Amino acid sequence: MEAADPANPRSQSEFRLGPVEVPKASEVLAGELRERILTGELVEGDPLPAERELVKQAQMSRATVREALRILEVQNLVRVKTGRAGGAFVQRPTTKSMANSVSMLIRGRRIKLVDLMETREALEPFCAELAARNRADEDLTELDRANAAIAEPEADLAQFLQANLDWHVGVAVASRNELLTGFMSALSQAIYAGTENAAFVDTEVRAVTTQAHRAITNAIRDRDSRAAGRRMRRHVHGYAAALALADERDAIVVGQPAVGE
Amino acid sequence: MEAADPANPRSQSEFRLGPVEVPKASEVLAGELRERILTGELVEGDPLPAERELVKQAQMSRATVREALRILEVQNLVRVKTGRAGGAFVQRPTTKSMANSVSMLIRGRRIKLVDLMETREALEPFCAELAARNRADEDLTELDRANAAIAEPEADLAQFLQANLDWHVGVAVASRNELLTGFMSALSQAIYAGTENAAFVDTEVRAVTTQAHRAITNAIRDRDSRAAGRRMRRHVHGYAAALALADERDAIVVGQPAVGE
DNA sequence: ATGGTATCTTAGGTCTGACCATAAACCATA
DNA sequence: TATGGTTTATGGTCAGACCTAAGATACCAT
Repeated sequence: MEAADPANPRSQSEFRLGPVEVPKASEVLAGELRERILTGELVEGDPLPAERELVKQAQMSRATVREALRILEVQNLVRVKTGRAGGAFVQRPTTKSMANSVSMLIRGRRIKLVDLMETREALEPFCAELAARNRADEDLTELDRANAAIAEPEADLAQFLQANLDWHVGVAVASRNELLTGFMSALSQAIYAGTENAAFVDTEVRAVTTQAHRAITNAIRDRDSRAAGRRMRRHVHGYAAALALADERDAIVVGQPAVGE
Repeated sequence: MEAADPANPRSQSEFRLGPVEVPKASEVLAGELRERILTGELVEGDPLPAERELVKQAQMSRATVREALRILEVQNLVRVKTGRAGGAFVQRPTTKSMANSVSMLIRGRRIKLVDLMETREALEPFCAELAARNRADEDLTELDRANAAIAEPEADLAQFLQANLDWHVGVAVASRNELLTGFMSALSQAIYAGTENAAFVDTEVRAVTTQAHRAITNAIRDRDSRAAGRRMRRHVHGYAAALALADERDAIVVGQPAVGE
C-alpha cells in the first residue's frame, strides 16, 4: 500500500503530485490565438499573420505553426485560404461546428432516431413559445416562405425535407435565443439525415404538415405563446409517432456523412 | 456576361461546374480514418498504425499524417500518447467535444446567461419526465449522493456548484437519452462557468435547492413523470428568476476558459 | 480604350530527413 | 527481489526545400 513509513526516507514527505501536464507547443499556440479570437481582440475577417511570420514571432517551426492553425481550423475559428492574399482569417463560432460534434456523437454512439425525436419534443415547444414572444416581422415571412415550399407539389423528398428543416429552424431563430437555435440546427440536421430514407412522406403527410405549421405560425404571429407551444407539442409528437409507426422502434439509427467542416 | 455564344467554341457546351473542391491531403486521410472509427470498424482503444507506418501506407509525408491525426485529436476521435507503446488510440465520441463546441459558441457569440437558463428550462423538465419513466435504481443513488453533497455545510462554492451540476446531469443520465444527456452536460458546464462568480449562494439557497431536488428525486423514484416534470419546471424557473434578480438581465455574459486540449 | 494572355509574386501545401523527448520494456546490480 | 540505469519504440520539433494556388501586374492584340 501507500501508508506512510517512517523507516523509508522517501515516504517521509507528505506532498503528492498529480500527473504533470506537458502541453504540446502547437496547442499552446492554438490556445493563445484562440483566446484572442474569443475575447474579441480579433474580429471576424481579420487575417492572422502569415505562417512564416508566425514562425518568426512564435519562434517555432513551420510544422508546429501549421498544426496550431489546423486545430483552429477544425474548431471553425479560422478559415484558411490558399494563394496570394491567402492566409488564416478569423471566423466567429457558428452553429456549424456544434452541429458537427452533435452528428459525430450521434453516429459514434449509435443514437437512435427516437432519441432525436424526444430531444426535439423537449426543445421545440419551448422554441415556439419564445418565438411567439420575441418574433420580429421578418421571421414570419421566412416561416411563410418555408411553409409554402413544403406544400409545393413539384418538390421531391429532399426539397420537402429541406423546407421542413428551414421552417423548424426558422421558429428557433424567431425565438431570439442563439443557443436554442444552435441546438435546433444541429438536431434538425441530424434528423434530416435520419429521415432521408423514410419514404412515408406522401401528399397527405405534406398537407397535414403544412396545416400544422400554418396554425403554429399564426399563433406566433398573434404572439400567443401558449397556443404556439401547445400546437408545436402536438405537431412534433405526432410526427414522432408517425415515424415510429413507419419503422420499428429500435431499427432506426442515424447515419450521416457527418462533419467535413 | 456569360450568355451562350455559338461563335465562341468555349461556350458551346452547356454543363456548368461549381467551384472545384481541392481537399487537403491531411483532410482526406483524416476523413478516411474517421469513417473507420464512426462505422465501428475500429473500436474504443484500438491503436492506429504508428505515424511512420501510416506514412508508408498512405504514401504521404509525416507532416501530413500528423496534421490528419491532429484533426482527429481535436475532434476527440483519437487520443495520442507519447513514448514507447504510445500512438493514436481510438476513442468513441463523448459529450466532451460537444461541450467544447457549445462553450466556444457561447463565448464567441457573447451569449447571455439568461439564454442558457431559458434553454435549460426547455430541456430539464422533459429530462425529468423521461427520467421518471426510464430510471434505473442506480440512478437514484447517484441523485441522492449529489443532493447530499449539496447540503454539506462544509462545502465551498465550487463544491456546491459541482454537486449541483452532478445532480442535474444525473437526472439527464437517468432519462436514458444520450443526446439529451449530451446537451445537458454541455449546457450545465457552461452554466457552471457563468454562475461561478454569482455570490448569491447562501445557506438558505442551499436549503431550498436541496429540498426541491429531493422532491423531484422522489417523483422520479415513484415513476411519477408528471410530478417530476412539473416540479423540475418550477425549480429551474425559480433558479433562473433568482439569478435574474442577482444581476441585471443583460449584464451577465458567459466567460469560460473553454475548450482545452 | 478594351480585353485577353503571360508572367510575377505571395501565400499556403507537401516532402525529406534529421534530431529531441518521453515512457514502456528490459536488464544489471545490490 | 526490488531499485535504478539502459535500451528502444514512438510521438514532438526543427530546418529547408520545392510544389501549387491565385491575386497582381504588365503586355499585347484587337
